[in-house]
Amino acid sequence: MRDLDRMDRKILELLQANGRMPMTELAEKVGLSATPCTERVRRLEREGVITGYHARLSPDALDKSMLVFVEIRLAAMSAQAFERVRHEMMFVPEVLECHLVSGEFDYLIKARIGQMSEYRQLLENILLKLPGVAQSRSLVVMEELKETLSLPVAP
Amino acid sequence: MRDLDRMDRKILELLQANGRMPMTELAEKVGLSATPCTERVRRLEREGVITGYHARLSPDALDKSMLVFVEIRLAAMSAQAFERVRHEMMFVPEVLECHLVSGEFDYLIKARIGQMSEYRQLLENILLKLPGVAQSRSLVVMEELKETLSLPVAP
DNA sequence: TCTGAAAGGGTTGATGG
DNA sequence: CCATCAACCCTTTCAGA
Repeated sequence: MRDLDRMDRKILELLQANGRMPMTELAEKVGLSATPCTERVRRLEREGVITGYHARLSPDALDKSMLVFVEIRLAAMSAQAFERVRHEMMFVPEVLECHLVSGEFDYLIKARIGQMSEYRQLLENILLKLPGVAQSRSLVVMEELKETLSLPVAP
Repeated sequence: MRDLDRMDRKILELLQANGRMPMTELAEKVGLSATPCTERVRRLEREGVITGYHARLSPDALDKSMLVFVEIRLAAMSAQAFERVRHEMMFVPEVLECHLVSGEFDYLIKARIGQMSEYRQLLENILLKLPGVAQSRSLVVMEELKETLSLPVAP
């Protein structure tokens, strides 16, 4: 994986902010003609710097306006338990994130649901599918101040 | 904001998975011709169902491979404190998320940094900028099993 | 690695079903 | 609310620097 020069970073910054920007416009903004600009983008995709392009949707419009974090501690961690968690959480669409974390709990899960009445069902979906949940703790988000996947690109 | 029919949902699902899909391909996949398909996309954008398109970048490639969550409790919550948190967190690029949450702490912050040695600097960036932090607790992510903003689109 | 030009394909808007 | 078609723009490829 080669180093990213200033132009690569400008390209990444622009595409991160507008993933559908035409290559001609992108080229103009970074000060290249279309051909080498497109070639750079293809290279960044090939090398895994750009991992995809995604439309961002409004949670409210899709009736998923409630955001909760759930911390989970398992009774016993093992390679099997670990794989089970990965596999199960991958296929619960309401679960947006799942991380193995340090501290008092083992996993931190982020999920979106429509309303409080679906919360019990979510917990069942999570807790019952996982191997031996010893303890859980939930944080309900009362206001979302910032939520992005955009990374700082500066050198 | 009108209701989303089956075709709208199919469009959302496809654009959420591939934000750069050409309108002709999208039209073919949903079973429309290009014109009405494009018009639907424009309407979904106009109505705020689609809020943007973004390239997703690799944290490793940008030297932000470490993920941490920080919980913060303020000494005193007030309208001013609330605005201050929103304003400050908006402009720390390493902070990807910041939510006002229920429970023992007031805020849950998600941030990406390059390595452990930058952690102290991040905490300073966060804690010193916020008004009267009474307590904080950090979770270090040891493995990321899932991380997405993609929402379930099913009716 | 870049520019520039040409060919192919996607997008857009008018028209009509 | 949809399909068709033509004009325009974008993308892609290739020759040349």
